[in-house]
Amino acid sequence: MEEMGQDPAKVETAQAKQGKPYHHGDLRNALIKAGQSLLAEEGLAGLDLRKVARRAGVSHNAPYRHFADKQALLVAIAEAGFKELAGQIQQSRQNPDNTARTQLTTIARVYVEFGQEHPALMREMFSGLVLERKAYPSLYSASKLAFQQLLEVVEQGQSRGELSEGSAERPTLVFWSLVHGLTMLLIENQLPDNISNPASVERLVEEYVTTLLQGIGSHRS
Amino acid sequence: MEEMGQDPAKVETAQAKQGKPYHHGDLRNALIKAGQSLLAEEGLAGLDLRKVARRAGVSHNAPYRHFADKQALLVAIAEAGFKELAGQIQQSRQNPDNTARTQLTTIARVYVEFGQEHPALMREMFSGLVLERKAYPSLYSASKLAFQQLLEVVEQGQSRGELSEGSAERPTLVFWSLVHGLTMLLIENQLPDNISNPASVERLVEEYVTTLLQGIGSHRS
DNA sequence: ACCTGAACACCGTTCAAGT
DNA sequence: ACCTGAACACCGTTCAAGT
Repeated sequence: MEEMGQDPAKVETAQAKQGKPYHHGDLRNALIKAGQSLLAEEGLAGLDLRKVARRAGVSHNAPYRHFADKQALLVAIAEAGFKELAGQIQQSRQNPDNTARTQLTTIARVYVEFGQEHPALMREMFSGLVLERKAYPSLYSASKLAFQQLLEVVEQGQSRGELSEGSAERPTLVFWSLVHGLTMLLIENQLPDNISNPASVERLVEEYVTTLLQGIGSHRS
Repeated sequence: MEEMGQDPAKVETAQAKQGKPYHHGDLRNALIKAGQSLLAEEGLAGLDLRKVARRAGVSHNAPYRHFADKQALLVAIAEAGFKELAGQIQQSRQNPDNTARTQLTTIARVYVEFGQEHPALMREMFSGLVLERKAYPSLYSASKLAFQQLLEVVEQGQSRGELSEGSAERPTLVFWSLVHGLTMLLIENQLPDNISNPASVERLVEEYVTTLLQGIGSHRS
């Protein structure tokens, strides 16, 4: 989101002394950042390689030193997205004393907000790129980071007796599907108009979790 | 899915006598079909207008007689997809005597299977096109057909006492989000490997509905 | 090692003609 | 009314050079 104009002074990072490709500072990361901002501003269709290179201040050809093709750049952007999403989820779990209900609600809110803040990125992350598992193993593993977070929350809730016993995988998948579906439908403006505003979304998330808990709750409360 | 080669005899449909644009038979529909098959075979990236025209047997320029631009063709394809999905859901509801549980399970299976059979189309339908509501009002209304079906099932279940009382909208949204999220995650191969095969998907759908029903069920059984 | 300019095939779109 | 061929700007990718 910061301006990307001419950087007057040459950047002298510590990395520049470590044999990694530099010359431009760190072109690989500069290209990823340029791609992210283009994606946010113009959507997936507006993200073309030559424009990315232009924005990064290099010739339309320089990206091929760092990415085999356009898809490889898209993969790098998606991978960064998965990591960012998982990181935000992790940050939201700072307080382990919270109840499972609170933790699930917080995670759902974080997930939905991430989608609403980066709709084009979110679509790109789930646009079929991950299907090429073998070609992009690090993308594949990054795409599983969020699920891991959810799994831990559910397991913790189970061990505390707040969630019903049994395999943690299935309730986690149900929760993930629910939150992912809500996020995507919100991004696409598919939900009725009366839940478009932020306050309603907040309320909606709470209602979703309540409904879900009555399903996976231990029925003890 | 049928072959699209040279059609030796000129088609003489009843429509051809009704003043609609023909000359080619029905170019507009031919273009939509060609686009659908291209989308299925090569994905969204492989769907370019010139290739669509080639496959329909006309010059690269002919499509502009029927669609303002490429996006308009994409919109038509997405709209057909929404209608097809809603139609399949409707067909699956033929037997109104089924319990709410059975109906919801069936709908979920139909939705998931539609996604698995047409993954690229499904992604295209939810790729942000609907956001241009005012430009494409018929796409917008088609995108709401499925929700309408779900709403009816939930309302029916409520009136029979099989689902808990209250506003039908919220439980319907929860159900839709759940099924939509499951479908998209399955398409993206984001779920653990042990549920990739069809039999497991079938079981998974049933488990999802069970979990959800314990949330929106009337707690009488 | 990294970057550049020219070049190629191809796409979306427009325009002046053709029937 | 509908279709065509030529043309334009632009993109992804490759290649031969430059430092």
